[in-house]
Amino acid sequence: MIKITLPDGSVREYDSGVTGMQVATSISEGLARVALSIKVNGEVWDLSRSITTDSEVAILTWNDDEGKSTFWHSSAHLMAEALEELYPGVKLGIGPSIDTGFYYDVDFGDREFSSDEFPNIEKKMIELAREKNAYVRKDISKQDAVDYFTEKGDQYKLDLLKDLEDGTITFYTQGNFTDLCRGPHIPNTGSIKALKLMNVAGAYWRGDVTSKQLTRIYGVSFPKQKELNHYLEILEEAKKRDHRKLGKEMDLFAFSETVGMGLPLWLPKGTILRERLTDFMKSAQIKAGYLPVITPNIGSKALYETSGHWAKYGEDSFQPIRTPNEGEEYLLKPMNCPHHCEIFKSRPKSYRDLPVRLAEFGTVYRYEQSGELHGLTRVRGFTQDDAHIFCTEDQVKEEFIKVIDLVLYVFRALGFEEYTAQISLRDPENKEKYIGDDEAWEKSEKAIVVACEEKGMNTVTELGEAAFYGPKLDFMVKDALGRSWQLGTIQVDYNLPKRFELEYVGADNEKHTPVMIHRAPFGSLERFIAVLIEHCGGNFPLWLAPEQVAVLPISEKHAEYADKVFAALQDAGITGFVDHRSEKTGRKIRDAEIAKVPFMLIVGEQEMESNSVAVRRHGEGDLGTKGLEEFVKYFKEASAV
RNA sequence: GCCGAUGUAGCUCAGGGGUAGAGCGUUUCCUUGGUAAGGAAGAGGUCAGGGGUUCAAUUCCCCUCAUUGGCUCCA
Repeated sequence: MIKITLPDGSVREYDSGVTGMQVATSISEGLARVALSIKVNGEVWDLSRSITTDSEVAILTWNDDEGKSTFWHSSAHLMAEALEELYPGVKLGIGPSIDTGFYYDVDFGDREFSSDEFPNIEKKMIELAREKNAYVRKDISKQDAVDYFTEKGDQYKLDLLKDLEDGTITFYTQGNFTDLCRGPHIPNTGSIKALKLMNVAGAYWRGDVTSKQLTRIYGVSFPKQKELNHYLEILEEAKKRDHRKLGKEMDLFAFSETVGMGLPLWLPKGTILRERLTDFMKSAQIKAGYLPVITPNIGSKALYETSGHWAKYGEDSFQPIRTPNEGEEYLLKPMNCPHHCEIFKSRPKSYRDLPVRLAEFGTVYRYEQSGELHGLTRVRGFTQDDAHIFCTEDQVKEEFIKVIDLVLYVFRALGFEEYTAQISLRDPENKEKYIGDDEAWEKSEKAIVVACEEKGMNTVTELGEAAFYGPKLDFMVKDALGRSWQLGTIQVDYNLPKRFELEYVGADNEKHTPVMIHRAPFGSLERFIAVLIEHCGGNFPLWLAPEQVAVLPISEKHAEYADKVFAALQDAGITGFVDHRSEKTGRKIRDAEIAKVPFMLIVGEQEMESNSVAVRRHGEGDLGTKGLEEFVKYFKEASAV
């Protein structure tokens, strides 16, 4: 007998060799019906595998992320089976599950493949799913595996096999399809009830630019048709909220081929929004003890040679510009930190001066690959809400925690309630990718870990994600549709201060090197605004809306009064417009609603007589009549941050 | 940068080997109206750019550019 501990802590006894499915069935028939895989001592297994030792287990269903990935991974196999039937001779790369769905990388040889063929493949997949074929696991020797794929002529699987050790290799078979696979899989294809192929793209074999590009087919699948429909609805909603679409519709920003790709033009309304955000950040930073600075948009190449940016990114950057006579080389600044280091150096510092917190909305230019540009989220010129904190080693933790507080304050103020924090550390296997010695790195990494612990933050740690000069804490927020976006970042840096020979005089009258903290709560304004637009679907918080109020006179007779009302609003710092068109009130209301203007003030005969406005709130409707002053007061309360 | 798709009026899109259409917007006129579209008339396009095939190309083919879905990259 073995002891099986369930997630609720209860312990049950089973015969050794019991399968996950038997455990599930013993708990309840219902659970067994929806069980997809089982977690055994932290490892996800097939439900058909025998458990032979005392174990902690959890039955995984569609409600578990790991259950979903099992389901999608099995769906990838199903797609591969369909592809082999429909396109004999097709060669298969890898086919994993991803955050939402799965893909398979395939080599169609000389055949052209287009998404027009999706319906056929989907049909075949559903047909195969209905056969309810079991996914059968089989241990296989390396030699047998190599023989199998040699005969099949699949060089990609053979390539994968090279890196696998004999004795750890497994095959999975469902129906007529056998694949090299670690597993696990769902019991049979029957639970895949609804699926859709999403798109097709090129993908390098093993992510290597120099190797062959395969065709990657993305799909998603569900145990119920209803869930597929729901998923498609969310995609529709995301399309509606796409910041590129809303940015155009709402006249926030534009791009021009003539200006250049990836170089956003901020239109008046977008500029108002953006300036409100920077004003908000500026006042938060003043309260937090930051000092404003401004630095030029170019800097001598030597500056970036010192920082290490030129060596690391020079080749992939906009190339230097030269002075016409002397031929001196300057770079469009890709980072603000070197400039800030020079500001720190502009006057000797005492430990009493620290921490020094220098803040700048610094515009930087980076040569992003053309295929990588995307709306406002990936551009070639953007503005960071950048700041650098120079402090003593003793102050690092406290300063770091203050920055975390600031970042979280900002997120909350803008309606991002959910976030995750990622600690990005150096890849210990590839130290040559980074500058600085081990000691500096260890200190930096420790500072971040300790600060996060002290704040009780929920974090995930990723190796190899650090910046080349130091580890980072990155903030990922979840938007209204549940999508994750990387925004703010905080970085601890022992390296640049050394490279720039920064120093301060300590209490011991000796010279010391300060520590630097890089931080940007928004990250880039462009990216942040893109995320904000999609988060609120263009319905900005009142204090950010570029046009807060539309004054709608009922007829020409009320035009003058409307102007008077608008002037009073402007005096109170409220933005908006008067709709003087000779349209009916219904039409003016409709247009203001579509333009997502938060408040509509309808003014006619009655309002004129009583110096009042009829208030309508976007998306809510008529709020009744208020005196003009009363409305201003009401607005102020409603728009407080 | 690489693989695929797309590019027609300001916007959203239809069309198709014989030099173009709709809706919305815009302009003018009529209308002066109370909580989501009042009416009429007009303007607006070298069909992304270049080359080729053809009697004829916006339509078919090739190249370039841009946009876009991914890959790779992201200080």
